[in-house]
Amino acid sequence: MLSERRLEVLRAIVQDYVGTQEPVGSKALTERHNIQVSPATVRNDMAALEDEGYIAQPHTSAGRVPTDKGYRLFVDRLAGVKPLSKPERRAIQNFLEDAVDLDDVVSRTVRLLAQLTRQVAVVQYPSLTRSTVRHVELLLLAPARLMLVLITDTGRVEQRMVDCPAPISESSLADLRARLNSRVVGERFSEVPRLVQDLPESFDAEDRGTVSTVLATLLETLVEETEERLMIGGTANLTRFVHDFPLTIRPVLEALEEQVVLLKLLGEAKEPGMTVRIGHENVHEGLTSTSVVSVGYGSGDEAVAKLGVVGPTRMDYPGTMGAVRAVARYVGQILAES
Amino acid sequence: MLSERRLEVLRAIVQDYVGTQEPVGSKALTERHNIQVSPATVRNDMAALEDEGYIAQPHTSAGRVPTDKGYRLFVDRLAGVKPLSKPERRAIQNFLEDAVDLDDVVSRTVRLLAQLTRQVAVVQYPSLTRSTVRHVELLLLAPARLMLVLITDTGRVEQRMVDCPAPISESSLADLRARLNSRVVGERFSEVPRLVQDLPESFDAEDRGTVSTVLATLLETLVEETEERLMIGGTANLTRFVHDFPLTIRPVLEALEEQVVLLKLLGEAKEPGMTVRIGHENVHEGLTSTSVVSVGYGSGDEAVAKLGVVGPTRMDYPGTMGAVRAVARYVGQILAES
DNA sequence: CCTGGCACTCTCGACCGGTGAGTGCCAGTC
DNA sequence: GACTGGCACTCACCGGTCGAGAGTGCCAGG
Repeated sequence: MLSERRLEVLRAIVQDYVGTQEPVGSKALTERHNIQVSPATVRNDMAALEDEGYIAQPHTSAGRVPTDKGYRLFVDRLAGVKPLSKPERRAIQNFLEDAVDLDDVVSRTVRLLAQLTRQVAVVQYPSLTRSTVRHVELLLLAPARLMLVLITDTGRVEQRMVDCPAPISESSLADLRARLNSRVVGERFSEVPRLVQDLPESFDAEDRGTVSTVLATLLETLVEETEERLMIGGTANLTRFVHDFPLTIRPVLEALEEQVVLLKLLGEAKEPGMTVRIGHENVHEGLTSTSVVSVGYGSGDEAVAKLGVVGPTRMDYPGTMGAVRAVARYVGQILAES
Repeated sequence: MLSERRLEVLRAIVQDYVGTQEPVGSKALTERHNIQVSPATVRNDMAALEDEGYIAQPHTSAGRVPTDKGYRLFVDRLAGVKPLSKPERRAIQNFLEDAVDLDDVVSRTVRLLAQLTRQVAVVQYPSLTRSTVRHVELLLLAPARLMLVLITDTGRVEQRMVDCPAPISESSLADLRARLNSRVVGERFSEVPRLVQDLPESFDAEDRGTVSTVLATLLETLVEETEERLMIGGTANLTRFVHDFPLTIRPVLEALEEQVVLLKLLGEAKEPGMTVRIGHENVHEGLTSTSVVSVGYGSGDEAVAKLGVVGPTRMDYPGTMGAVRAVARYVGQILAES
């Protein structure tokens, strides 16, 4: 077990390193932080911390740098979440309130998060799985061709073309529309398949095929769109750490373009509270030198999607976590209002 | 006026430089290309080309590098557009055909273009200005709150919340929906304001305010969404030119995140045919060391939007132009079918 | 007008020694 | 037993030097 002072030394190392981006030595530490022991003592502590794997030296006789394990300890036990200042919070709220639609909310959130944290921001569109149906619309485009529009309570809209096996009349369509909506509006997506199961039977034989086709497309849409979309921004911030560069930035950019990877990343985060994955805790190899801070957000109690930032392991964790949490809250509020 | 051989030398320089990314010298040129004169002669030609401003040396006694002006001449007079191979074309078509909706078409196009050119791809969503209305839907969410959904012939869907000044009945709403659609379906966006102008007058006094509000929101949507959205991809390709890098990549990433800049960039391109903007021809300062190849695409004869790629000035112009043109064509086809 | 030859320039990589930050260890002190 | 001061040691970094190589410009001759 590490003594109180050693933890203090680790905290100081993390803070200094995050600030300067340079390995930190024993002397500098005692000078910059009010540590009441001599450099020699700190050296002993550092040696101990190194034995335990919390810090490491890039090369013999250089300062120490925190390891992933060191950051982990820092985040878990040494650092709090730094709340944003009032003006910052007000700015967030104002900026988000001006959004005109869901796309705008998401895109503003991304920009905001990127700007606040000066890192790469990732925002997932509100999920459909936990959403409920607000309305299903059917439009006749041609005698045997129609468009299915699905509107969710989070304001998301999905559309699909449907080619019908047989022409359908406006009146039958109106009938279908009405019955469909009376059954599914307000229901969760996961409930829909069960609720519409027997619907084709109640139609005339001539329309039954079309009804089945429409329902099949609807169910398909529910499933397909469950695989979420997301928006990223602030990639220019990656260039701020020009140290180990091109080597690192390449795989990160590649990983960011693979939405699947990101979605998995966000998905892995445990539900309540914020998740911080540090360095090699991220399995994707492009992201092993980055940390991901993510959190769920939602219009009510439940999280409907997640957002977060991707940055170097040497990030300002308290600040980043504060920004992520604050943004998530305000986005939730905005969604709840609309 | 430059002699035939000097143009040939310029072409060779551009090709070699694009291939190797290194300044090309007189000796190497005569070896790699079947130029039937000696290096000394080529040197004289190079001196002439340099006087004219087509090439430059990074430092005294290094090889030559094409200038923006040199690339310009190359693109205008020396290079054709390299058509894609049959397998490539088939791959494009197959890949795009699997798209399920407009978002998917755009996102597939971006990925495709990025992969083919190994550069950053930019695809604009089909514009609404030239689009026609396919359907307007109105949904009553609460007594005095409704949702307006606008569906275009390009498959795009926009939604807006409308807060009504007074409650409106389902029947009045149905009436409005029917009249509205009968007037605007099939019409161009630009025509809509004129067509709905006198609509409020035909309603009862109690509903008139609501009708006006709905129409105002509709018109607003038409205007707002005229400012286009776009999707970019392949940013990881920026890291391929690690030479002069971190310096250059930063402003480029920043420019790419500013959609306004990109839209302006695409917008500047002259309508018919492909546009190539080289280096400083791009006014935005972040992009002065890049070239942009763009072209319009559309479902019919008219271009509804543009797409293109952003890469270093030292790009393979014929190949890039070929890929851009091919992709634009196939996307046009896909849009026409849906 | 083209060509071979020649002197010149300039970048690049290797090598080298001095400097300084930082370390580990040890003996001494509280 | 914990802390401290001192000391020898290790490297990364910086600046300068040097040789190699590639490329150029120019000139005289075919």
